[in-house]
Amino acid sequence: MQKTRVITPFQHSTHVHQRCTDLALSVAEETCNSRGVRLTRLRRRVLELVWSSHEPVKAYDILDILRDEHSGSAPPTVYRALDFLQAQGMVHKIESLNAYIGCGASDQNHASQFLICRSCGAAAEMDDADIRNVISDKAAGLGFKIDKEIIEVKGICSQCSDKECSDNYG
Amino acid sequence: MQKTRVITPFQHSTHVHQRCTDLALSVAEETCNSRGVRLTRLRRRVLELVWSSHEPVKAYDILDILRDEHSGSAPPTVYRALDFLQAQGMVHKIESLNAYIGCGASDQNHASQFLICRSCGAAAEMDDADIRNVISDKAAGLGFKIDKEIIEVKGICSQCSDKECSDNYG
DNA sequence: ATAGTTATGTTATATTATAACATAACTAAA
DNA sequence: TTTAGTTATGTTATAATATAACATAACTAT
Repeated sequence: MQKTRVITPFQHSTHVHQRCTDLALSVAEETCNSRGVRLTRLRRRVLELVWSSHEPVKAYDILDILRDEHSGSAPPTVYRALDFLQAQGMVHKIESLNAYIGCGASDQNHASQFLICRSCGAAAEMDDADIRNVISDKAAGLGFKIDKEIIEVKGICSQCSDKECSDNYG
Repeated sequence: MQKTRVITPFQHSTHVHQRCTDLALSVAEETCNSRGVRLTRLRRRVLELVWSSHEPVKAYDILDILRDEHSGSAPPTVYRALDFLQAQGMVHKIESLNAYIGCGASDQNHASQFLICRSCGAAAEMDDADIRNVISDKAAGLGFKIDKEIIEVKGICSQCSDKECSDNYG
C-alpha cells in the first residue's frame, strides 16, 4: 500500500485560513500564466469566494455576494467562471451536493477522492494511487475504459468524532 | 484480490429486457412484503419506469409518462415514489446525472460502484470488496468514519469500445 | 364504525443551471 | 494604431431539478 496523497486535508478550526486562500490564488495565477489563459478579476474573485472556507460552496451563494459587489451579476456570471475554474482544475464540483470546492493542486494533473464530513460540512481531497489502481483494475476486468472517476465519501471527520465523544462523555 | 461482484452488468443489445424488469419487480414485491412496507401501484409503476432500460432515468421523464396515465401526477408524485424506492434500495440515484437507476439486489445490503458509459449511456452496478476495503482503509488512516460512498466511474463500456474499433477499421 | 396512520393530490415555490444574443475588453496582425 | 478576430462579460429569459405545505383519500387495526 502506498501512502495516501492528501491534496486538501481536514483543517483544525484554529488554522489561519487566509493562508489557504492566498496560496491557492497564487498557484492559480501562476498556472494560468504558464498556460496562457486569463485569470480575470471576476474569475479570481469567484475562486476567492470558493476558497472562503473548506466547505463546498453553492453557486447561488457566490452569486449573492457578486450581486452586492456588481449589479450586472447573474447566474451565467458565476457558472461561466466556475466552468473556467473547473476546466483549469482550480475548482471541483461535488456532484452529490451541487457545490464547488477549491483545489490547490491545479498545477498538477491528478484524480480526486473527496471525504465529506456530515457534521462540520468540510471536504478533504486526496488522490490515492491504491484507490485509483484497484478501481481501474476492476473496471478493466469488465472491459471498461475509464475517463473519469467521481468518488465522494460521506461520513464523520476525525475532529468531529473527537468532539462527539467529548460532548457525550467529556 | 477478490472477484468483482457484479450487481447489474452491461447487457448485450440483444438481451430480453423484459426479464430484467420482471425479475426486479418480483424481487421488489417480495422485499416489500418481508419488510412490511407497501409497494403501491404508483410505486410499482415508477419502479417499472425506472427499469425501462439500463440507462439512468430522469425524474421528469418518469413524470411525463405518469401524466399521460393520470392527470393528478405532479413532481411530488414521482419524487416521493423515488424517495421510497431509494430508501428500500430498489433505486439508486446517480448524482452526477441527476438520474435514477433500478437495483435488482434490494434484498441484500450492499455498497455500490457504478460504471457509466458515455457512449451508450448505460450504467453497470458492482459491489467490489477490494474497492470498499481500500477506501475504508485509506479513510480510516485519516481518522474518517464512512457512512456512505458515492462512486461513479465514467468511461466506455466494452461493447461500445468494440463497436468503435469496428466502426474505424472494420 | 372509528381513529390513527400512511399515501397521494394539489398548488406553489425554491434551487440549480443553460440558451441566446448584445456589448465590451483584450489580442495580434496590417 | 486602426481594424478584425477572439474571448469575456452583460442581460434577459427560461429550462431542469427538487421541495414545502396543506388537503384529501386510502389503508390498518382495533
